[in-house]
Amino acid sequence: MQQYYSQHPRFYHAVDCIIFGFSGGELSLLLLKRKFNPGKGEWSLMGGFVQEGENMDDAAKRVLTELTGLTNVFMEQVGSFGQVNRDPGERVISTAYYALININEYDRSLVEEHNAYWVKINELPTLLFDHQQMVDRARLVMKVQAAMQPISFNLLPEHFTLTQLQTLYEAINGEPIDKRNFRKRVAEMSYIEKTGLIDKLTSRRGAALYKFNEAKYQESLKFRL
Amino acid sequence: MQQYYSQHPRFYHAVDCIIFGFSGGELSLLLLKRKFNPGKGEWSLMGGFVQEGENMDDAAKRVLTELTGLTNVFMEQVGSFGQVNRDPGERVISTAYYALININEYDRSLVEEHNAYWVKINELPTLLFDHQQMVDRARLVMKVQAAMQPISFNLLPEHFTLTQLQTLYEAINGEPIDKRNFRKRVAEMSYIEKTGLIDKLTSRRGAALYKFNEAKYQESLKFRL
DNA sequence: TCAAAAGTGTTAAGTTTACACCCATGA
DNA sequence: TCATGGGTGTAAACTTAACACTTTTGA
Repeated sequence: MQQYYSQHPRFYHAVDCIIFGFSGGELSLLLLKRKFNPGKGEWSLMGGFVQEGENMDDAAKRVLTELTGLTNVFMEQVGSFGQVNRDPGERVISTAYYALININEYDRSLVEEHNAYWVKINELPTLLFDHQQMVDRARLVMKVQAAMQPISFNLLPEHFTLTQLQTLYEAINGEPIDKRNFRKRVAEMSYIEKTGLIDKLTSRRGAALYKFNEAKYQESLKFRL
Repeated sequence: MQQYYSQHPRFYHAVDCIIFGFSGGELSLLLLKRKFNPGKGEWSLMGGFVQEGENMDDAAKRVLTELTGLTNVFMEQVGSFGQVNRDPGERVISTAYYALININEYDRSLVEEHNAYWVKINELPTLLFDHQQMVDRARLVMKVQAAMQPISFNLLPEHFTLTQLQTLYEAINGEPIDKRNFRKRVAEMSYIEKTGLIDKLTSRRGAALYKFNEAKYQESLKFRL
């Protein structure tokens, strides 16, 4: 029984985070300009190693918290990357996770310490190792999941205008949406609630602020077969 | 730099295969009644350890081949499972893959050697460790992918009748499909070709045999945006 | 001759798309 | 007063869903 395991090799296991933010009508990723080896000076995802006694999902959360100070963040597994030479230093298998955060709420000093920057998703630099593949896959998985579940709210402040929500969907899907059709659809979603508050920052007239009601969303699921 | 890695722990890394087959109008999985520890006597997925110098995807293919004798099988990653105590013997992180095979074409002696059996997907026994979770996730991922790409042909013989194809889709989606609507849709897919052959086994009248044309499918993708 | 599976079109319902103007306000 | 973003409805096009009978043939 001991034999069963010990005849096999063991590997380092990393987690890497694709951290999405949204501002100015565009999606961005929080990337590190590495201050350390391997890959010093290159751009990479925030990553870390799974520790003894630590669940892999928890490792991903820890790594995200180390960079942003945030907890209770929406995170989903993207997939694992296990090419032999993906990390030229040692054999490391890595599992990628994507995270959706509100770009206005994170610990700026931690981010600065890590030498991390927000980079627009359509202007990404060359990334270390297979991190570009991870990003590509994360974008695909996120897009598919965003089409099936209301996860995009994690990228917005608690209160948001319909124009913000629309530009977010446009950024995720990479194509424009008709304003009237979009608002018609939103109106049918009982879990997107008008708050009565008005945003006066982005227009003279002021725009109604909405919020996502998680409880109502769960309720609405019951009626969808 | 050596320090960078060596301060971290290393773990065994396994791959587990959710092997789908289709016969008698039902999906089945190829499961092992384990002849060895850990979990001797229990039902489990076919698995194995990633080896030194072996890509993780290749490990999954190797493990599938060990059990079935098949190569060039359709396989996709399902996700990785990294709970600390998922394997009570040692810390093992495992990546699940699903495979779609033609249930009539595999090496029966290898399967017998491994003490593996086809089990209908709606009659699964209790599985070892977190293998049930892996199966649940694999079914979901497979269903989503089957709705987006024509992967289901991997579960059928080269030539198949439309009734077979329909019952397969019904098995994957878990709900009945209207025969005329189904055939109308198939007729629009230029990559599902009538072969001119007739199957006389399942009906007195005989049913036209069709086949999937991969090249035509690739061609058709170009015209979809 | 009849049981069993194969094959075949039309219509209604529902969904998606396209499209243009007025409103409120602060500068 | 006007520039800016907010807000609103309808009709056509398209897609999906519902539905029942005839054909072939081996036993």
